[in-house]
Amino acid sequence: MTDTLQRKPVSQVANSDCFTEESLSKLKEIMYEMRAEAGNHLFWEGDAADKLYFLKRGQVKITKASDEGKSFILYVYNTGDLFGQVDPFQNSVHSFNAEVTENSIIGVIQQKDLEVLLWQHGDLAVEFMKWMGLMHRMTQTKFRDLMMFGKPGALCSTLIRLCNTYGKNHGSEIVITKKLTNSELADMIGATRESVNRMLGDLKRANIIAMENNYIVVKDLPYLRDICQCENCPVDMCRI
Amino acid sequence: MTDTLQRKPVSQVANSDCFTEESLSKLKEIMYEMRAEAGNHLFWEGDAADKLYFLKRGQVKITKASDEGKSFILYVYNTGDLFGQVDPFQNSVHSFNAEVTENSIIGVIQQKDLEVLLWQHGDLAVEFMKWMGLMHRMTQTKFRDLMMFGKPGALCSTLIRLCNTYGKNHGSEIVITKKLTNSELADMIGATRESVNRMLGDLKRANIIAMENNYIVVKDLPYLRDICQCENCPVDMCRI
DNA sequence: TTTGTGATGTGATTTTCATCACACTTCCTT
DNA sequence: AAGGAAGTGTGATGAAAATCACATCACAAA
Repeated sequence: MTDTLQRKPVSQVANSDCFTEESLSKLKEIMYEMRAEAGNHLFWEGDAADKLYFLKRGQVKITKASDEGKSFILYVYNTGDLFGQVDPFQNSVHSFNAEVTENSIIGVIQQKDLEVLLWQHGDLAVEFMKWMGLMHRMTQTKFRDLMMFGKPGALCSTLIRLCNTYGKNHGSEIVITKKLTNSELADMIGATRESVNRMLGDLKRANIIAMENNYIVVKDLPYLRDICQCENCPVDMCRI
Repeated sequence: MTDTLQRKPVSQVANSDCFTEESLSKLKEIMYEMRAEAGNHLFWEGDAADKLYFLKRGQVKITKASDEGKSFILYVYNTGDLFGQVDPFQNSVHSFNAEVTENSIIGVIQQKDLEVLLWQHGDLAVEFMKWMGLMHRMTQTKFRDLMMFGKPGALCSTLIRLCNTYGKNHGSEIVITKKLTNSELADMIGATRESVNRMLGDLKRANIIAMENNYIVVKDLPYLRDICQCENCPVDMCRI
């Protein structure tokens, strides 16, 4: 019932949790490992989209840049997350950029290999379908949150998602164990740094959040949930 | 190369085109048919999400209502489209409403039956995965278009998507063969009716679009594409 | 210690968009 | 033919958010 009980320890949360041990190890068998340094790009818009990526360790952001130089952060993936495009086009290309933001170890899966595996293993195919469905719903609910409740709603939704992804409970407070700049938050919600700064200031003054050595601490989650009409989706879905 | 060559005849475009004849008929075998009248709802937010729907004939809108009574139209599905939620939760519920907007004939697929089918038929599983990937990308690109380019960009993107979904070429012009009210367009882009009305007025005055007995006619597609930094995605992806 | 760099905080101003109010049109219906 | 409902068009006004312009702060590197 309460939000705090629902939250898993932060170390466990990853979207590859959708898979059983066996399925995950089948996937791991067809991966080849690569390392990528912070600052590099895994792929750019327009690159061929024929691979999946399993983030064994590190962080990758999926972004989109506009002509005017603005950047929009669509997803932030962390250790244990699986991501990438699968679609029915022969010469499919990426619509987004994948920016490596921490030194990472990545398992790469070729779409062709994945297809063979799914073709062979019905149980994996079913799990895979559910994983895809979950990722799609995550996108849809984020879309809704960022479109429907103004910039304050978008920010509150994002803070909640950050709690679900990086949150550690300290009594009734939740520490977002990940340093974030105002600019990063702005790019996640399609706002400016200045707007985010002012909104965070408002939330601090109203004692909804606080800063503890540069980490955001959420003191009043129900308030955040109220602003973006949060419906208490499963935490695995309500993520960054 | 040109946009007009890329567009298929409107009668052919449906997201179930992802499937081969055989796969589609396998899916059809596990459907049961139902009829739904315009104005009814296929499902509401909070209803159990354990079915897929194949729209044999008619139209269904996926919407979200805010507390203040505003409505946001996430998708509009038409004859030949397949839709619904698949996810890994045991008691999964819908986050959106499905509103039947034309009298429809719908094939309903139980998730359990689908799972068995995917488990048995590897080729179907692979096609299904690609269909899911396509739908997800459609959501992502729409998300980007509605977030990054202001309300005019959102409108232009939506007009392009409407061309790809309902467009008929008349020489260099494209007739959107579907009547749309300003309010509907507003709900598709998260704007007000008045804003849409003014923006459409601007586009008419600039000779970008025109009205022909209440249908929108696009006279200058490149202009629309420029406003929302359109990248000429596959038409199957760039839809409403 | 100084200097440079990236980040934060904040006022003033402008732009974008929503809201409110109302006239007008179209078309359906009884 | 009259009335009503739904839709369109448009001005005036206000609120939300972006933009611009600096001041300040934190911290790492020289």
